[in-house]
Amino acid sequence: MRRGSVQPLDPARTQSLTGNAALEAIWYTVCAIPRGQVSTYGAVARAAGLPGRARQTGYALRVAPPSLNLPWHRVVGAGGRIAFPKSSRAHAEQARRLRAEGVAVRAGRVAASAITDLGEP
DNA sequence: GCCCTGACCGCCA
DNA sequence: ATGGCGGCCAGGG
Repeated sequence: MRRGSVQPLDPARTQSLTGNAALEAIWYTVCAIPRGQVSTYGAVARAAGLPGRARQTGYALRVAPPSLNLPWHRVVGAGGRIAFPKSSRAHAEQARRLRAEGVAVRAGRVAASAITDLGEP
């Protein structure tokens, strides 16, 4: 297993999930992003042991069971840019949630200082 | 198996 | 700052 420092999700929750290790690793990593901080798709993928698979992070969040209550809003694109279209509902929602945690969002992007470094393997 | 799509990314004009 | 392009890779038809 070359999953780096990432551990599987709580057994109690993984039972009824997809059984896809990659997705679970990503979900777990996203859960680890501290409140008030954000990370990027690429960084999450790396931390989850999937270097170069930023898109996989997007997919993982997309198909994540709502029951997991993942802090998906803490994941932004490279450079702190919100990935959703400027006018989309999701974009507004993410900005709202971030601001609710004290993260400044300007012109669809968060300050670089708000981006955390999820420890790279 | 082939083709298209996409909550991405970095590079370059 | 802005837009285009190729590279990347997993899903779905």
